[in-house]
Amino acid sequence: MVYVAEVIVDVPAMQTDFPYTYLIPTEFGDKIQEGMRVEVPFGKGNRHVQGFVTKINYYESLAELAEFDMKEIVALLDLSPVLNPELLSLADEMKEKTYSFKITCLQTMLPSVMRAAYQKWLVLTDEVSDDILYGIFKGQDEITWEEAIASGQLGQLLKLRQQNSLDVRYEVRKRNRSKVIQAFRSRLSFERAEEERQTLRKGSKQKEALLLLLQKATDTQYWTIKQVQEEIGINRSTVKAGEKNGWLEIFELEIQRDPYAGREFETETDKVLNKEQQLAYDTITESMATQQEDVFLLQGITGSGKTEVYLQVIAEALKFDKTGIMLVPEISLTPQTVQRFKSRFGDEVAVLHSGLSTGEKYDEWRKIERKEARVVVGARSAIFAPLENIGVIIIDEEHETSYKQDETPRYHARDLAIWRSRYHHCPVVLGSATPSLESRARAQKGVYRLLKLNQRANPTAQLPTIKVVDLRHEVTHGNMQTFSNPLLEKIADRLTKKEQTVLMLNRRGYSSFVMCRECGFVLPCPNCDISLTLHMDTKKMKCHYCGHEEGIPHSCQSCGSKKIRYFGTGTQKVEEELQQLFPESRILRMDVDTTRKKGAHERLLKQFGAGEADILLGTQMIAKGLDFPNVTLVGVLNADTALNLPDFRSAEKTFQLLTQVSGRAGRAEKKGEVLIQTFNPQHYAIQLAQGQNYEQFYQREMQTRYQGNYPPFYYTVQLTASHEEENLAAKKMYEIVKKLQQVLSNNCIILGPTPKAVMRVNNRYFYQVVLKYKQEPGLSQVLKEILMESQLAMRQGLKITIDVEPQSFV
DNA sequence: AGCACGCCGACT
DNA sequence: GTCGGCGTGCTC
Repeated sequence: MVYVAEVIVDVPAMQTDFPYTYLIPTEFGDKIQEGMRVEVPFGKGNRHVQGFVTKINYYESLAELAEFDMKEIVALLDLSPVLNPELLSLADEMKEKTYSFKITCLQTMLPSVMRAAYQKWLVLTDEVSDDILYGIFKGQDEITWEEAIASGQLGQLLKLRQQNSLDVRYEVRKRNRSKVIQAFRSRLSFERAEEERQTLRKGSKQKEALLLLLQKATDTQYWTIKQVQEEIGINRSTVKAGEKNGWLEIFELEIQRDPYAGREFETETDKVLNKEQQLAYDTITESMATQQEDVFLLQGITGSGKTEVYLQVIAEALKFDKTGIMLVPEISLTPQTVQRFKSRFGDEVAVLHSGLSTGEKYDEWRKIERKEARVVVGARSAIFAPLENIGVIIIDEEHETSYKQDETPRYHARDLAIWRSRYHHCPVVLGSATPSLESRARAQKGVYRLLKLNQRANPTAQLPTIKVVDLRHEVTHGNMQTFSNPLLEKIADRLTKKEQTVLMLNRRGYSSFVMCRECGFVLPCPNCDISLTLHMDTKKMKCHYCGHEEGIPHSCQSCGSKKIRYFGTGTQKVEEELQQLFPESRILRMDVDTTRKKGAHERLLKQFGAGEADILLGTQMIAKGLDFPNVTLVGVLNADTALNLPDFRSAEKTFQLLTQVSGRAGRAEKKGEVLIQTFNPQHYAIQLAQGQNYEQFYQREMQTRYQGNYPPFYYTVQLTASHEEENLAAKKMYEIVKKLQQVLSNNCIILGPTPKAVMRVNNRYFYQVVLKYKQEPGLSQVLKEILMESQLAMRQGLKITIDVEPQSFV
């Protein structure tokens, strides 16, 4: 019998995007399983790469299959499969839908620590001159490839290689190390320990203590070395000596890095559901009990208690001995959210989000794999949680764009959730106060089942009043500042009443920059067609596209004038202004700069919740999930910056943001007030947000989409080509359009090619084409062909990307 | 991706 | 005549 494995190798390229067949050495025969990672030789030389076993086959004899020479698998990288059959098959779906490589999909499903690290070594195999041995190899018999390059002696080394004095060694390293600590257990019987103790020299206090410890041990008892060192004062060396004498056995203990260790979670019990919540709960759990693959759209106004429904539905799944996934947008994965889940489900919850260190993420992932956690809460990538027997998948804030990954593979968590629900015959719940037009339209058509929550869960809380301030009016009255008079009055009022204020600065489509007052020159990025953003905290000018940094200019690069104006209502600037206006007030600023450090987000919110500040000033991130009873005023400083973006979703995004931030006011008995400052008070997104009227917004926006032939009436695909030379990128895009036109029907709308809004990024020029279509059977095939051809174009430095249902067109 | 093979210009 | 440039093709 000959066993072979089909392996997807870690070489992300079109030409290698299929399984390669490797012989399974007999020593691995009983251990290897589908879904494990292996190390395999690939290509010329001693190159080794990581691969995923996707299939194991066997044949009666080698003659049956060998029309080529097969190589053997070198090593197993896992003890048990890291991907189960479901996830392996999900990878196929992803590859197909996102036009990406299978290997990329497989890697994406795992925590980043499990991606292989490769190390190339140069190994001396013969005597060499002292010059080389000490000069380049520093007396060692091997150096890394990086060190070889740094030595600047590659020519010399190449010669050695030809003389066979040098070998190249490749190493595939696993980076996923569980955190282990050393522990030991006794190997002595009571009597043997007693005997050993008699032989000890006088004064061997530590050894005696150790023997006494071992003597009274039960069979399964063990201690960690650290523990005995701290508690009893037995040194590491004493324990080691004990091991040598055969008293004890040292072993490694896998420990969990629990990011929430040492924190108390109050146990929380189910709240009583109101009629609407109960109906939603009943409908969803009924679907779960009968193993329907329904997709529910749970449309509930802010404060209607969607989360309570989620929690109880998951609890029900657990009762059926099933598991549950809940996806939350990254920014609302706050400690408050985590706390709520932990207090309800205790240790059964695994949390996956970017705030965790890579090690912590790996441990949470292992917890799920070992089936210690049956509930997973996390951001987008938590949709790959290796849970089995899923009872329900919930996506909260369903409309959030962060559910779509903006790099390859460009998958949408919602689509994958639906795919997994079909595999497990379980329902999906999409929840939002302001559903995406796509989802709401599907619910309208009956593709999804619509559930509505129109009442606030806490009926004593009154709805906030929402006012719109016309900034055009304010400007003509000579008020050029960030704050309109009405807003200033309200803030002052709250300060005297000792109530809290939340101010939001809409950063989307907006950034602070420096401009010359004499000639109007704005400092651009040398690599991109965009102005540099002013960062006061680091005192640097920074490009948000390529990361370029330089100092803040003191004179104009163009005309030499020293009159530089620091433009911008970046949050820092607003904070300064605010402090000047209200010198006595305590202000907390929350933006990317102040929340970069681990735990900073949590700390700021805690401070604000404890009443240590009067005003919380922040960007979009404050729009979600905050629930502070003493907040009675919410101000939106610039509601409309996003409205001017050339994106058909700009109205939708603005409406969603305003609705969400309005929900931050008046969470308790005190009545809340919301003030929206805008230059477009007549815009329907703002008007309808003021009226908190989602339904009307939906109707109105659907009309706009219908007229513009946009989603949800049309599907969209965006193709992008980039090159260092502008005309080459443009030329390629024209070729692609030509090819598309030959295949696609007349009903397909092709927009472009056009240069992207920011045409040059990192010294590359970007051109795009957007396709809008209803039904194009030939599309998938032609896109694959384009991708195939683009593989060759790569050599000329041309990059092509395909984005199915892009979230942003800018 | 990374490596070897192979076919054309500036050097011993 | 050779060393070495990088275009092209292949990897079980």
